[in-house]
This record gives sequence, structure tokens and C-alpha cells, in this order.
Amino acid sequence: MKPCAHKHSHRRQELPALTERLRRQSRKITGPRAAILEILRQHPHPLTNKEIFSEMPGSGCDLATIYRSMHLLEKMDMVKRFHFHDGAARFELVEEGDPGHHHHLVCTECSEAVQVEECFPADVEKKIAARNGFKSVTHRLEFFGICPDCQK
Amino acid sequence: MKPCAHKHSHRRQELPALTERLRRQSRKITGPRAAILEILRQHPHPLTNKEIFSEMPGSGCDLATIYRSMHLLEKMDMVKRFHFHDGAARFELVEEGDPGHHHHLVCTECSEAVQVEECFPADVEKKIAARNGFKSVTHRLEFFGICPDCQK
DNA sequence: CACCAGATGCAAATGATTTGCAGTTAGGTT
DNA sequence: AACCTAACTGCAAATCATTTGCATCTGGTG
Repeated sequence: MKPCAHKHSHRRQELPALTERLRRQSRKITGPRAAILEILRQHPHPLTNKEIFSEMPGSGCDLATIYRSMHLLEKMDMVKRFHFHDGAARFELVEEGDPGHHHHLVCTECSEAVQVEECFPADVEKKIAARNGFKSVTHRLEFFGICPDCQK
Repeated sequence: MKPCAHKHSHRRQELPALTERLRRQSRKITGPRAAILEILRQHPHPLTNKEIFSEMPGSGCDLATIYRSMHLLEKMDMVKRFHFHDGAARFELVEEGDPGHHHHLVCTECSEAVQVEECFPADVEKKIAARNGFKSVTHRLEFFGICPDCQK
């Protein structure tokens, strides 16, 4: 039912490997950051900053810190940002060296998301870019529908 | 260079036909609404509420009125809402009876958008929906890149 | 263990969008 | 043509996601 959950589980990155990537860029391993990475590690689905915030252990940290951390992690290619139907951005951990390019099938009722392996045909995208003279073209693609649970 | 501009021009809906669609639903044809429809008619590209606002003739109207009008027009399937890279929603007029489903190639620098005829393969989408037990599946797809002008 | 770039908390600012409310008007009705 | 009322509008305040200024704090390197 959720092939991606299984798929993620056996290749999920270890926390030390993640913090190492931070250290390499002379970024500090702080409490909030370790907690964020750990939370993302345990959720193979895109999470909003609010969701991460509410999963924070102990006294947590400031929401602004999470926003700032996500920008940093995104710039370091450690997380990928997704936009679903509602206003909030969602983040997912990205494997080292992995472009992290994939899509989701999202429930418009409950926002549950499953990963989708299919992608828009690269050759068609190239043709579109060339036809219009655009450079560095990528795409954003998400599928929306009603998940089994929300169908009744 | 912009095939869509030409393509739109010869099938652009007349204003009376548009207001007629409002009247049919016992919605009033007010100054702000006529102005909004006329502005959308003259711009074959998705516009933000702010852009519509600044195109308003005469003394204009309140921004809130535009937001409310766009919700109404969207519910009546007279406009379609798009989300590009920045936060603001953009709207495009939809032909009567036309699902208005199409995509854009958007410049990440200047937000210029050209319409893209290609679409994600319907049979693959069906397969994705079936595989996950989702119903009423559609997709949102936009291409992003640097337009000729912004390349230097 | 001192130092300081990099981080954080807190509160205020921003930007898009929504909403409550009281006054206005389009357009069907008499 | 005057009437009536649901549909609208302006205005101001509220919401929501996100950002930022600033004073303070701390990880980790020397």
C-alpha cells in the first residue's frame, strides 16, 4: 500500500552521516538542527515547518529557527522543498548525491502524500525548453486526489 | 515566439458573453467585476490579484473585492488558478465549457509565462491513481527556467 | 579555555489572503 | 418608476506563512 515507506526505510540515512554533512560546511550541529534532522529521518513524508515544530522534543525551539534551518538545509541540498495544495511548504530529507527529484500523489482532504516514481518525459521537456528558448528548465509536478481513507 | 498569444486572440471571449455567464447564476455585473473580466480578457497570461488591481481603470476598487471576485469566478469555472514559483496566485480566463487544463513554462527571474500544450500522459496518471487507490486524480504541472530575455 | 563566526530566541515586520460589519446597489418584482 | 432584498463593496482588522532586526549565546577550532 505504501511502497515508498518500505523503500525509504532500508536506505534511510543515519543521523551521524547527516550531521557530518553539516560539519563539512563549517555549520554547527546544534540541538534544534539535530532534532530537525532526526524528525525528518523518522518521517518519510514531506513535513511542514509547523509539523516539525510540534514534533520537537523537550522544550523545542523557536519556529523562526526552524524556518532558518530549512533554508540552510535546502541550500546545502539536504532537504527538498515541496508545494502541495495548501499554502505551507513541506520538506523531505534528500540522500547525499541524490538530486531528490520526484513527485507525490497528495490527498486534497487530509494531505497524506505517497511518493510517485513516474516523472515527466525528459525529451519532451527538452523540446519545450528549446522551442521557447528557455534555459535550465525543470518542472514541478504533483498529483492530487482523494485517498482511500478519505473516500469514506 | 509566443504562439499562445496569437492562439488566444482569435478565440478570446467577448465581454458580454462573460457577463452573461454571471447573470445566469444570478450574480451581479458590477463595475469591479466587469473591469476584472476585461483586464483578464486583454492579458493572455496568468495575472496576480495585485496586477489586476493595478490595471484597474478609474478609481479602481478594493483589493479585497478582487480577492472575493476571483474566488467567485473560480467557483464558476470562469477562471483557473495557477501557482508559480513566488507566493502569489495567478488567474487566467477559461473558455466556457473548456476545462482550462494546461500548463506553463515560467521564467524564474521575471515570471513571464508561456503556455505549454504538452501534458502529463493520462494513462500513466490513471495507473498511478489506481495503484494507490486514489480517486479523482488530477495534477499540477509547471515548467521553470530562464527566459531568453533574462539570459542576458 | 578564549574567541568569534555562526546560531538562537523574541518580537516586530512583511506579504498574501481572509473576514466582520455596516452601508450600497444591481436587477427582478410590483 | 419606485421597491425590495440578496448580492456586493469598502474599510479596517484579523489570519497565516514566512522573514528579519537585534541582542545574546555557543559550538568547535586554535
